[in-house]
Amino acid sequence: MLKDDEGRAGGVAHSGGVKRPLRQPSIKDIARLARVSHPTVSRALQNSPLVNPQTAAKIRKIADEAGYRASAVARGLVTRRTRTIGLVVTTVADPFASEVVCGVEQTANDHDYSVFLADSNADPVREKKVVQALAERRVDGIIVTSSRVGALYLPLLKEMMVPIVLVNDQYPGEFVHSVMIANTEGMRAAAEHLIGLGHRRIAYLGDQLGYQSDVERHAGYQAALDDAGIAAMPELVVCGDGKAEAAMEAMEKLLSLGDPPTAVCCYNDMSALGAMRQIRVRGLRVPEDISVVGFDDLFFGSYLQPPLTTVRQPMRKMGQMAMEGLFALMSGNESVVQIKVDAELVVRESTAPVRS
Amino acid sequence: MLKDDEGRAGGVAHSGGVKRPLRQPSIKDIARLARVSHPTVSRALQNSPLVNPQTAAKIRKIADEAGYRASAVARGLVTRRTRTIGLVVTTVADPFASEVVCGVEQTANDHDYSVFLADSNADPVREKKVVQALAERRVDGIIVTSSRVGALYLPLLKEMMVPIVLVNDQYPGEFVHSVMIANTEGMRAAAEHLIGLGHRRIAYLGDQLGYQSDVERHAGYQAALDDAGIAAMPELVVCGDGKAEAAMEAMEKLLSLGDPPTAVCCYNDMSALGAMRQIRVRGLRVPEDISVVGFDDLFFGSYLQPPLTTVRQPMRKMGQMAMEGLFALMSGNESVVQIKVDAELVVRESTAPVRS
DNA sequence: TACAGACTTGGATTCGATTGCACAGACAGA
DNA sequence: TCTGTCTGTGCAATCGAATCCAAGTCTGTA
Repeated sequence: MLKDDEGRAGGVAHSGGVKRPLRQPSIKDIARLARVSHPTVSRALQNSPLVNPQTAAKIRKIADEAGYRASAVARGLVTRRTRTIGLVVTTVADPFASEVVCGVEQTANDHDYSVFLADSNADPVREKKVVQALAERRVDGIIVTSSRVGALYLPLLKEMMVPIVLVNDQYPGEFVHSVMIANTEGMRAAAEHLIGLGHRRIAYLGDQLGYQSDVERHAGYQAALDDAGIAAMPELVVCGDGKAEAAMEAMEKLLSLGDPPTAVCCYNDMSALGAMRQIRVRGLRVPEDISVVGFDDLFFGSYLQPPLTTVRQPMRKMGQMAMEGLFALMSGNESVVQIKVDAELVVRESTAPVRS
Repeated sequence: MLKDDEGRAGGVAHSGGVKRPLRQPSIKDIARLARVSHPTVSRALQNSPLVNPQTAAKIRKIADEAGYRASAVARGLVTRRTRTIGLVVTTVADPFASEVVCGVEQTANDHDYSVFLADSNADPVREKKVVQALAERRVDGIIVTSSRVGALYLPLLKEMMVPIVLVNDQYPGEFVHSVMIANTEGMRAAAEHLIGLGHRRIAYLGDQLGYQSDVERHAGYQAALDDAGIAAMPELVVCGDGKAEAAMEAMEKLLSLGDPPTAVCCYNDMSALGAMRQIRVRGLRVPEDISVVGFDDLFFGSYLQPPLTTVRQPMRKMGQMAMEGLFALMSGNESVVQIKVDAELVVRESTAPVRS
């Protein structure tokens, strides 16, 4: 142990000239300064009623002056709780993910939890590494957003013995705890909106096949068409990958059809962004020639030309809900977190009555 | 200590029925299973040459089967290195920030570091809380992006005795380690581009007054005008806040002028987004009536109608550079990290020759 | 005066790893 | 056979906090 001649904690931090490894003051340094034992310091800083109020005040003052910050590392070791969670996303660069991250982070912060952000980049190898790292960090819980490779590491997650909440899980199958948007109902509302505007040739520009939310959104689209008695048109269903670039290509396929659609339901706003661009590139106009709806309601939607009609997901709120659910689970509450969030159609100007 | 009758690590994790607090296997559990001491297990898993290769192989096999993951918490306590960094952003929901976060996170991950994401929300109170939390977590280093309240907590940061790298610091003044975009040169190139297209009445739609990058970008704009011998037009310089909404209002001011500008240099792409929207709302066209340039080159720029001419910041790369600089500092390298990144003008279709 | 009980405080242990040091056994050279 | 080096391995201490338990002080009452 560092035996300072005087034991001043300030000396520990800023000792002039002495070339010993610097370190932040520990609880023992504070104890020495306050002429009490470490347990007493510990209790004083936890506002324990067991310690004399005057002693506590004095200790707190000294700790404050010394710039003492209790080590969460040491505390975590003994309490077996790190007040830390892991947040796994496929990529933070995606606006949907970053909104969720924002909600999670703020809520965690409000409860004095810290968040380990782990970006899997949709790469299975990295994803596995990332989850192992979280296990080693001894996080108290995990939130996974838009997991696309869930099956790969779910066994790993179980091994960690910490609760896990999924947000908009993409892995087809059951998972215990989750916060999901009402994909089917949301996209159905979007399609019904288009039908109400007189559209009949309505396309669906989806995500890669097999992802849960794509399956559900497509189902909502299909249900609306069925209800309206519109026959299925397989050539109007195309795939993208949830990003703008792929959506341009997919949109091009639709526009090359002999009888192109008069409206498009896009899997998400990023796809809608690409779709609208491609429509422009082909010299057509939104919504005069083709109506477009998105899904998510990302920040840029209302600033596009024309402003995008879309289905709103309360992304930040969903992050908050996931975090709150995780708190419940972490505090030993055994009940299941199964939240389905309502999606809301936001009509702007990218949709219009079909032209006669 | 948990004394399992048999000591099987599997029993620790999945002991059927026994209602003792479950925990992940510890190094002692593995030691018991392998019939060696814990130090030997520790060395074996670190691939230390001190341990017999056969013993090491056996230990690794057993540890693997038991799903053992060394506690980074315990390791951090003794090694005084957590292999953890803090990443402070004003908000992850901002596309610029999330790109930087992405770059930082990936680079950190490649070196087996984990990232604590801390969202200050540009709120001083929260910001302080966030930094204190990082101090308690004993992070090995910190990266702060677009710090707007830097002055408030810089003293706090110094107290932590860990290296700090700022990305695009907004606090006017010197800071030791930083990665900055070439604000002045970048915006100057943008303005020169407009001047080259024949524009003379060029507006500057800035950020809130006093932020470093706004000051510098404005300086670049001004320098270009000066060089071209264009007299200063104070009425053409307006303020936003870096977001689309405020930019709409600022743009409205410009459009209400008796003699509105024929081109606008926007502080960033978000502002450009708002500016373009407002131009449309007023029934004008980009670029026929007014040319618009942005700054950042966010993902949506090339999908706008028209695609946005802007100044590119290699955001992800900047995050990577910040992280690499931090690695150098954390490994005791005392040299100063002072990186200035080149900005590149990307000409798309939101700028055109001034109409005659 | 003595003693129960409330209030404070300190000693010792613990969490799960790393690491300096001691030591046992193998084996070679004298 | 003895000594000495070289390998492996284990013991014990340590990191910084939390917490159980014991012990001390003080007050009030019998």
